[in-house]
Amino acid sequence: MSSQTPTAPPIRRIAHLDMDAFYASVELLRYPQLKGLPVVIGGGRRRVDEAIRNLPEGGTLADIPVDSFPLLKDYTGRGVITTATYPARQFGVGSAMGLMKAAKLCPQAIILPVDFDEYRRYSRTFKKIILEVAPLMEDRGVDEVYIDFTDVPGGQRDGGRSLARLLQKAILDATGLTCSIGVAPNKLIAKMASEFNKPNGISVVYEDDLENLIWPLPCRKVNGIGPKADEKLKRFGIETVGQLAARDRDWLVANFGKATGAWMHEVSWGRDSRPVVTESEPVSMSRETTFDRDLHAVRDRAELGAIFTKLCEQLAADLQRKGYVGKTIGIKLRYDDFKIATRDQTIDRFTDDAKTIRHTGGLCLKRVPLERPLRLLGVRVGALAKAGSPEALAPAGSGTHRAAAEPVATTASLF
DNA sequence: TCTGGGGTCCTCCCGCCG
DNA sequence: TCTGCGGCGGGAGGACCC
Repeated sequence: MSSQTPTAPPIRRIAHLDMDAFYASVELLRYPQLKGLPVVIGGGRRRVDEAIRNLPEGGTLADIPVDSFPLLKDYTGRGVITTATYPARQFGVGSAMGLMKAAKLCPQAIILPVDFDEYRRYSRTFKKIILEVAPLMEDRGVDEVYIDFTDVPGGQRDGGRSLARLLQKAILDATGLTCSIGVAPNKLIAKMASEFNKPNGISVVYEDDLENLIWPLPCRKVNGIGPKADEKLKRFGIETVGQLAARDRDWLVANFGKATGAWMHEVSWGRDSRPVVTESEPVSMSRETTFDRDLHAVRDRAELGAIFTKLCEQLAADLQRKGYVGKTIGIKLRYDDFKIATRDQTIDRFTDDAKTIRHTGGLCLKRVPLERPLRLLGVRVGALAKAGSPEALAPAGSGTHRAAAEPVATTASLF
């Protein structure tokens, strides 16, 4: 212990920044004429792309007449809504809703395809701006980041509010987009706080605010408590974070398991020591696709085989482009009843080769029942290593060797 | 005509090994 | 030699997130 600190150490201040209605806002920058109208984004790309392609020639995107955009009522096919503008939400349309159902609720809504490339461009821009100010930033997807304000100049002023305001302005100036920021003692609370004042808001939360601001919230607001855990908590009469905090740690462990129970106890008391992580390596990469119609392993064998090959080629290209190799190859099926089956197999050397993935994936497919119609097929490569790294170059077969599980006898020599 | 795609992490189970 | 046990890693499935 030293006795020489004349100034108090900085208090841990973590920010969570969340772009407001990100996809929809980016689309409205492109198509300002759609402002105030019900718009949904999502759906099978091909069909909507076609509709967009048929828009009149000439001028800029902003000149395209509103009445030439595709409407939800004319849309046919599968798919879900990725996001909807507020005018669309007033009709009860929302994320993850099937497009057919949405079309009944709001047939006049304009439907736009998801354009991830464009969202990623904006994503890179706003993250670059943040990094210029605060170097400790954790990427949490295309529209979200955590930022460690603790040691950033000005990061302690007003509990972080000044810095948050500065970031909001810099991002708005550069992109025309607004965001909401929560600043708190840790990531858990910061994440909740960023939702307090949406859109374009700032919320600053201190440790002392736990009881007033966090405990009244429904458990579902905790990042990590999803629909299943929430339902189970409700069955025990636990609706709010405060009610969760009132439960005994041992009781939570007994009812939710060692890790989850202990974690629930910690979060309910606002405790979270996870650092802001600036770099991470991917664990797996995958490609999957939902078919336009359900396919059958026997009747649609050729079509399925072609789709599978294409997925493997796309995945291999992804790996090569990003510079990774992997040694656990897996497949995923979704049946017409929405049940999912997965199979994995670890091979004895790292690969990013489409043929190897295709072959090993084919072996996995032989181990899965193929009687029911399928609606989705996916392929995945895990246990990744950087291409060319010592690990990736290690001699094959150095690990434990084990025979793959016996193939289930099915119709599936097809693949 | 419900219900996407791309991820991470956790749990449970099982087989292998000492 | 048999049995029990714990550690470990792989495989399967599920919950959750953006």
